[in-house]
Amino acid sequence: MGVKERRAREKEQLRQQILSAARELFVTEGYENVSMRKIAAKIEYSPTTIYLYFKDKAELLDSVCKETLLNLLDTLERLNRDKSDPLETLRKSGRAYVEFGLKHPQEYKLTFVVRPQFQQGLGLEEGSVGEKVFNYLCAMVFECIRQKVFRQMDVEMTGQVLWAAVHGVTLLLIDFPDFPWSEKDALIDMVLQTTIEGLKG
Amino acid sequence: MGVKERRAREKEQLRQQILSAARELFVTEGYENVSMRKIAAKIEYSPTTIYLYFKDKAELLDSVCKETLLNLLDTLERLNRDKSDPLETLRKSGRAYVEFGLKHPQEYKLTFVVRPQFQQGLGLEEGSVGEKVFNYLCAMVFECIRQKVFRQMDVEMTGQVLWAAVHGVTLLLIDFPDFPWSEKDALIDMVLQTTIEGLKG
DNA sequence: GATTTAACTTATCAGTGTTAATTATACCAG
DNA sequence: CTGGTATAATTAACACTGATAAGTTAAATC
Repeated sequence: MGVKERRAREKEQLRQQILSAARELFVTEGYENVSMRKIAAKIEYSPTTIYLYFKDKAELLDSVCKETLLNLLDTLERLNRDKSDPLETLRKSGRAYVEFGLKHPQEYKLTFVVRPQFQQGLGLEEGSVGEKVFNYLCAMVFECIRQKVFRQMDVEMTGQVLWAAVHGVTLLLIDFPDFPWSEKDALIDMVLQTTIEGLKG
Repeated sequence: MGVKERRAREKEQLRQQILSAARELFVTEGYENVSMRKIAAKIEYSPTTIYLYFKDKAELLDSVCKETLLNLLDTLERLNRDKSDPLETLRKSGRAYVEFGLKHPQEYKLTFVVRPQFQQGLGLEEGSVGEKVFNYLCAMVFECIRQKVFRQMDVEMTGQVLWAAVHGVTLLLIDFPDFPWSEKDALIDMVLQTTIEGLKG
């Protein structure tokens, strides 16, 4: 019964082909400027074939974003966490988050800006990869509190404060590249430093 | 020679009519889902008439955003600033900023998210209203430093840190309404409190 | 070898931003 | 009041868009 499996494999392969063509185009041209026809041309299939694999353009975006979130989560989890210095770990994670956004600005915007615009606020629902990213942040906050580097406070809310900080600076730097920002690295450091300082016990 | 003036007045009137129809539709339906034809239908003119008043759809968005920024600036400037308590003034301004965003979520997104997507990063150029909003923030930071409530530091960079914080929390709350945020007011307060605490001398 | 099933394409629809050509309107000089 | 002119607004059209239904081809099963 290897036939069905082979067919399934082939199907999955085309699915991936569509997906990576879509991401490449979304990133280089912007979601708005990419048509189903362009994606189809890139993989040399007819436009309607895509609809056999994805419900519509939004679902295509959805899948691309899911991959991005997986990448982000992976980037964060790869950081060698030093349990004995939770503050430094948190700082490094914050930096990694922002740098991920700046390294893949289009993907970051697709995930955290474009997607919620086209599907009302999805991407962080229970069990989602987005939620896992947030939980990762919270885990580090928890560790800082446990070791009394941070004062006693609501872990979730603190995670949200941190998230707001890194999300804010990331988007500003991406969206307004011509604004006379202070030196980029110094700014990111200051955002993290300020937030961390403000959370200390 | 009152004819020319009247004609100019009428022209300006129609321009405003187009603009307010556009904003209303942008806000209720979202920029993407509003067509020039819909705007035209709303004001009962032919679609192409709009092009006599605005170069294209992006310029229409541009003008709507400029108005939004003026509103935001006005909202901030109306706050009665208490020179003797620059910290409280700063906190109040921060709150006002976030609340403006939450009160007009679509307008906020149009201005700070959609526009930079359709025109690369415009809106904060020299002399723009956007820049004035940022300068307003900086002026308050400067006052806090001058009165030695904040430690000595780069005013611009500090302003950017503050902006990142309020921008971040505003967008998160708007874009992911279904996420289990902590109580909204408490979260905003904590963002402001944390940032301010982190900047103190 | 016939039949079922899956994969893919063609043709088409209603709607998009935008431009060029055209018509209608309001003004002014004689 | 008339004829001409400038300006405002419209009609028609173009090259696209996302999406669907119907049709076609190729492969696998019996």
